[in-house]
Amino acid sequence: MNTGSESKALKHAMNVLECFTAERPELGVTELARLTGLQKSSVHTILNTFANMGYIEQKPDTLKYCLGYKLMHFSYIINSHTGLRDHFLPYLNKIADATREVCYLGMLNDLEVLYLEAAYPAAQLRSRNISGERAPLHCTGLGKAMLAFLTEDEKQKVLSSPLEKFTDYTVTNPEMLRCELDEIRSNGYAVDNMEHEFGVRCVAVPVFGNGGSVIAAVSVSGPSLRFSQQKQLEHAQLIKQTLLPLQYCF
Amino acid sequence: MNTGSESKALKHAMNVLECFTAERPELGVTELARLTGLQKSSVHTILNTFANMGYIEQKPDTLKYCLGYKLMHFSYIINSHTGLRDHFLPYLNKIADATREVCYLGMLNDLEVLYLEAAYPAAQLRSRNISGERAPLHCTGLGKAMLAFLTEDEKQKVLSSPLEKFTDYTVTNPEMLRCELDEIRSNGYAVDNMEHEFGVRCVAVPVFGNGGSVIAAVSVSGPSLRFSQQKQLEHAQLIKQTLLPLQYCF
DNA sequence: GCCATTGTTCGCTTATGCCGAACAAAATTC
DNA sequence: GAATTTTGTTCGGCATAAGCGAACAATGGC
Repeated sequence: MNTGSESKALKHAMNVLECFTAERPELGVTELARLTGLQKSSVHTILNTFANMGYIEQKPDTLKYCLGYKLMHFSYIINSHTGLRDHFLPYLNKIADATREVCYLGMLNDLEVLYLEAAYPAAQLRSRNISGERAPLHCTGLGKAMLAFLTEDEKQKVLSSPLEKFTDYTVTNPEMLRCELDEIRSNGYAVDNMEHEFGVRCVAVPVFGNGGSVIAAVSVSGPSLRFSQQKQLEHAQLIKQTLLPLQYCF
Repeated sequence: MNTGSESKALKHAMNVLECFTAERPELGVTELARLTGLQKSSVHTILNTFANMGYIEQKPDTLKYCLGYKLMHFSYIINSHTGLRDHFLPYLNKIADATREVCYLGMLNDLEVLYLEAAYPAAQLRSRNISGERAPLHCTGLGKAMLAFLTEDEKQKVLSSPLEKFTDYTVTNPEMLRCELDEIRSNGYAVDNMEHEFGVRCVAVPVFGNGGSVIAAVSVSGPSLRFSQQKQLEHAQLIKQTLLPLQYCF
């Protein structure tokens, strides 16, 4: 990362915030002190400051802390600013209805997939929120679709970092993954064959910004049994055609 | 707010973040310095720290700063944690389809409405993202539905603060508003008659947590011409009945 | 090309953030 | 129900680093 003068206090404070995850959304002072390596009292002042501003809330019963709802407003501002999600949504819905599978929009952020929205086929009731979720590049359809079109430097950075294994199907060998990326580039779409979640297959197509670089990707995903070789090709074609008006727009 | 030891550095940093709004999503160092009252160099170190952590991004062309996508992950964690949105969504969809109007879910946060989700009738393509948006209590259906059931202290706090006028229909007189709140409590639903946006009417029903206090509200809203007195009553009844299984659950 | 405005860097000083230990308040144990 | 452990909270002191101000660099407009 870039150097330049930094605020240590702020870095510590954000490190505290980052301790909260979906799996571990409530934390106590002692726990946070252990996780961050800070002193309990330091963590306490940080939490106090955040709490007084609404960014952290303290459960009255357990005394534990959790993220405050005020943080949600930042997402709103970001979404309003870029408009990426809003522009894509009608197309996501089209794709979901046509394929009768769940359709995801993810963007590239910090060499990870950042999910922006999901669209469900008309029949299915939408279930859980996905916006803001993160996933690795190397084992998701969206991720591989984007990874294939990154610069050599970025690609190398991802491939040389440890590739976490999620299922028996996760490709953790950089050489094999590199081969697949070549294939993805020539096909124009990526397939995730239960590499992130067992039983789930996924077809993804990259989206390019007006600078020519990948900025996002759109996928459909569902039970592997519904995703035959033939279906995968059909889905890929459909996504490609549907997204045509959005290519090179952002 | 509570006192206790606070971190001035952190407060300043968050004040910088809060300068970014939906209307003003890109800001320069000088502008931020003016808005916060801090020195340019101080703002710069703050921005630098945020940028290195991914919470702020700098546009390469204009050199201006904007909120970083990494902030979106916090919303994801909050949504996953509470599950409020996910639990309500199927019911929102039901209501939207039955009324053929847009259906909103908002919660009470910091004496404001915090929008969590919107559901659109099947025919209509979903448009803009609403999650994380904020609105005042005194002039929205969702807001008034919740305001009516707050404690006297909280009610007083809202009514005694300046009630911003958005349209000719916005009620800015505390006495009149208080009367209306009494009515809302006896009816069990609130009506927003173009008080926030001209031409838009809205019917909202409060949702109570298992502690007995209001935690959220659900509304349908649409062009005023479609919202006759009769329709308003029908919509209110429908929302009430649909939400029954969710009352006193959270 | 000049001037105005912007973003960035660099010392200096003093405020303040961090630590450590003590205190208070629960939760857990026996 | 008392003792003990674990938790959240408060307080004083010291070294740090946050914030200031001015100077510098890099734009952009006139």
